[in-house]
Amino acid sequence: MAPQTRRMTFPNVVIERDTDSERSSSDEEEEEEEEDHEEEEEKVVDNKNEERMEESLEAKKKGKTPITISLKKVCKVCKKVGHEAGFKGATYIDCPMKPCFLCKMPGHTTMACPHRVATEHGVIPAPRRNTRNPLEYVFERQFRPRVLRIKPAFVIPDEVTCAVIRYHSRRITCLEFHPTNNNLLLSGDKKGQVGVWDFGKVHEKMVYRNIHSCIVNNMRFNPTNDDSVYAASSDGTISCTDLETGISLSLMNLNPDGWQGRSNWRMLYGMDINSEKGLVLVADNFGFLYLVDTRSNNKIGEAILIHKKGSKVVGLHCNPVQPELLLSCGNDHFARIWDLRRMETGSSLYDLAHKRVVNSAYFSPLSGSKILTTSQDNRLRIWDSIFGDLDSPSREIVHSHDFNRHLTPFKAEWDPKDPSESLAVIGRYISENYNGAALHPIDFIDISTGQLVAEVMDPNITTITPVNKLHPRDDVLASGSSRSLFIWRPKEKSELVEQKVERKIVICDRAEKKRSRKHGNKSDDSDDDKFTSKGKKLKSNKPEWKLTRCSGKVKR
DNA sequence: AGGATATGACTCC
DNA sequence: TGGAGTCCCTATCC
Repeated sequence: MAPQTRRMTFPNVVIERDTDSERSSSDEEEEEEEEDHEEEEEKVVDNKNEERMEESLEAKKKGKTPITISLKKVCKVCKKVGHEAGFKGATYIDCPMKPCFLCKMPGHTTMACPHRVATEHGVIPAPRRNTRNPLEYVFERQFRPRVLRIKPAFVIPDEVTCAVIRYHSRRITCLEFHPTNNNLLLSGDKKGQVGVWDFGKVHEKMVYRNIHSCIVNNMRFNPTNDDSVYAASSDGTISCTDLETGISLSLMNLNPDGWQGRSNWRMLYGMDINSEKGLVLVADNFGFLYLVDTRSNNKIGEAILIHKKGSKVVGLHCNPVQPELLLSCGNDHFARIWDLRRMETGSSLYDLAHKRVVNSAYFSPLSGSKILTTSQDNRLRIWDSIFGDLDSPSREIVHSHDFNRHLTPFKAEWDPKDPSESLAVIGRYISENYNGAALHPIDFIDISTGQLVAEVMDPNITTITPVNKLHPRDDVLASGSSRSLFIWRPKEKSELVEQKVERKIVICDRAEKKRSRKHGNKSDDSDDDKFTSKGKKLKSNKPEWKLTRCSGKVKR
């Protein structure tokens, strides 16, 4: 083929310029100096553009399409010209064409959202009701005494220290404090591994790698044996692991025939223990509930459809006071209250409607009489009394905890120590500009008023922290953020750990691997091969074991 | 430094 | 009902 010159084939280029006043800050600086010449230059550009337009028209006649290079600002969100969305430094600029990212209402951006500006996040107050029924009478007599009538002031430290540890190789999905050992934290991850960390003796950690083959969705300690823990996983099994020996047994396997395709693979999500009845309750991704006897480890009866068929049941919670009451929630936008003595499809006592997927639903930890739910519509919902009117929540609190498919779902968790049952903790999705850093704090919310009581953050921690749990006895908050675990405590109370962590402690698993290879043992640390959906092999993650320490602020 | 990639819910047809 | 296409602040790896 005869060679062609570029001149002959290269299409004409049309350059479009933004003519309005919106320019980036760096442009502005440069342009201020050149202001005098600007008008003149634009004329030149216009003339040139005209010439090019003529040329391009000519090219069109000849059948060549001109390439248009636009120097106008194009919004990467809505693709429209004239504005831009995205981070400007540590502040995120919203696309004005989209509804508010926080409250989801049109007409304003997240920055101007009244729920963001208010010190009290948006609250829809409880309507005054005067409908007394017999159940409510029972509640007043039996349960109300358990809840403190006068709410004590929350004691919020000014500063916290945060121990950061990283030994999971995938993102953290759940956390659980040991019921009696105050310094023991369990963590589950997306890969199926379970970590045990003694944060009192920072160097003591253990990672169990062979319990599950994928996501650990929920863990609960065995109420009759502190050393054993149950876990429900997306591999379709419930495990019971002895933390002393590391020996794990499988109570139930929903996929005994292995992989039979996506539509047949059953995954376990919600799980809770009913100690009174000696039951493990689990629910799957098809809407079914399973009951397992903890003494015989046998499944009891048939699975019961408790949520929309084919939808994921992500949360189960047994009432701490009334053992026959069960709360479930899932992807069918409902949280449901059940009587365990009468578990049949469609026999729920109440269906609590939500606008989106319900990530979690919990009874209050002491009286069991309140319900707190987290929904993907960016709202926390509170029902003040399960014996009152459950038709609508007592309060809705607007809070940014949008689900993003690459994050573990956010769940608002009660403070089990708060006698007034009004403090909850939840990570925040949306970032805030804190002295030039975009941070995602962990919010403490007074769910009786909707007030943001405290925001905990650390300039060194820039990741989102969707998994949080408050210690049942101590002033400790445990968090899971991506692959890292944090232990937050008030600054004055952390001497124990502080002295040990003056310097960064780095112990590398690779050293262990090397040693075990030298001794001829096949290391159990070796990562399983991972493949993409297209069959491409992924490189395994480098194991790390790292602990750092930093000081965080508490903003009120 | 930036592209690839893990991958869930929802809407539309 | 199911498959394709879309989606606003990810985190990590190379």
